[in-house]
Amino acid sequence: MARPGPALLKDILDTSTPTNRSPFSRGLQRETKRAAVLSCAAKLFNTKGARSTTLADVASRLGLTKTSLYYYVATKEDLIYQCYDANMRQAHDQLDRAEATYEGATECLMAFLESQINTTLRSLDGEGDFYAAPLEVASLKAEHREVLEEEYRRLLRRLIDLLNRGIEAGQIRPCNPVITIRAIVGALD
Amino acid sequence: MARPGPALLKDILDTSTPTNRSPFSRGLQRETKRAAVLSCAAKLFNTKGARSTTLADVASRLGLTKTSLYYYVATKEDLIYQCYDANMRQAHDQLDRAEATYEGATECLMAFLESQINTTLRSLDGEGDFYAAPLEVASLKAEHREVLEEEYRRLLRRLIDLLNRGIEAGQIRPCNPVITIRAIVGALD
DNA sequence: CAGTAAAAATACTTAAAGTTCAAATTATCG
DNA sequence: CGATAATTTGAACTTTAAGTATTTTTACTG
Repeated sequence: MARPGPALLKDILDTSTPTNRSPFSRGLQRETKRAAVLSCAAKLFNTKGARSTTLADVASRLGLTKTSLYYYVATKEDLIYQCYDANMRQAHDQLDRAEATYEGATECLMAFLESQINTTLRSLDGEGDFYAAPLEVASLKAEHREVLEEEYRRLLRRLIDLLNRGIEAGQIRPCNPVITIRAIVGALD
Repeated sequence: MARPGPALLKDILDTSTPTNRSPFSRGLQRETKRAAVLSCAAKLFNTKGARSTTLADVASRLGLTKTSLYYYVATKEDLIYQCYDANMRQAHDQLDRAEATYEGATECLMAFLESQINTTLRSLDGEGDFYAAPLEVASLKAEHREVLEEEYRRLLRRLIDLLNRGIEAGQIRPCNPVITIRAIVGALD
C-alpha cells in the first residue's frame, strides 16, 4: 500500500543543522510538527472527507501512532476545526497581502484569486501546505461552527466590497456582486 | 428537542382514501415510503453531512426505529448512494424536460437553471422532496463512487454542450465553456 | 373474523474508531 | 554521563453507531 508521498514527520523536520538545537528549537519543532499534522490531515480530509478519515489514517500517513496525535490536538473535532480554521486564516492572509501590495480594487481581487489558485495547484503537485476545504462545518459543534461561518461571511464580505469598488471605478462591468462573488468562490475548488 | 417539521411517515401517507387499498397499494405505499426515507435522509445529509448523520437520526425524524430503515435500504452506504443517485437523476430529468420543452440551447440552459434553483428554494421552504448534495462521494466504495462520478461528468458535458450551442447561435457571448459551467454549477448550491 | 403477509419494534451483537494512561524512548543540557 | 523534560508508544478502555435475530404489531384478504 505504498502511497505517492510518504510525508513522514522525520522527513519534514531538519534535525541536521545546529540551528534547530537552540534553546527554542523544541518549541519551534513542536509548532512545525503541529503544522505538519494539520497539513497531512487536511490532505486526507480533501480526499476522503473529514468525518470518514480516521485518526489512524492521519497517524499512519505521518509514520506515527494514533495516540501520538493527542500530543498535538485535543480531540478529533479539534483537529477538524483547526484544519478548517487554518484554511480560513490562510485565505484572509492572502487577501491581506493582496491589499497591502495593490492599491486598486480590481488588482487586489485578481491577485487574491491568483494566489488562491496557485495554492490549490501547488497542493495538487504535492508541494506546500495543504488546506482543507471546509465542507463538513455543519457537523461541528455550534461553538466551532459559528466561528468558521463568521470567518467565511467576513471573507465574502471583503470580496464583495472589492468587487463593488471595482465596479465603481469603472474597471468591472456592473453586476450583482453577491451572486458574482459566490459564483467565483464556488468555482475555485 | 422538538424539530420544526416532524415529517413523520404517517403524516406523509394518506391511508384514508380507498384508492390506497387496491391490490397494489401495499407495493405503492412501500415505494412512497422509500422515497420519504430518502428525502428525509437527504435533508439531514445536507444539514449535518452524510457521514455524521446516523441511521438513528434518520429513523427518529421519520418516527421509526433504526431497525425499520433496514426494511427500505440494505446498508447505510446504500442509503447514501441512493440519495446521491436520486439527486443526479433529478438533475438529468430536469434537463431532459427543459430540452423537451425548448428548442434553443440558451432557453434550455436557462430553464434548467431555473428549475434547479426552484428545487433548492422549495426545499428551503420545507416543501417537495429533498435532494442531497453529493459532497461525500469520495467516501463511498469505488463501485458506487464511479457511477456517480460518471453521472456528474455526463451532466457537465450536457451543460457545456448547451452553452457551446448558445455561443454558436450568437445568443451567449464567447467564453470558456468548461470554466463557465463549473462556475455556474458551483454557485448553484 | 380468522389467516396471512407486511411492517415495525425490542433486544442484542459486533466492529470500529475515539480516548486515556502509564510506561518507554529519545533528545537536551549541565 | 546522568538528570530532566519532551515525545512517542502499546495496551486497554469507552463510546458510538452499524447491523442482525427474533418477536410483535398492524393491515389486508378471503
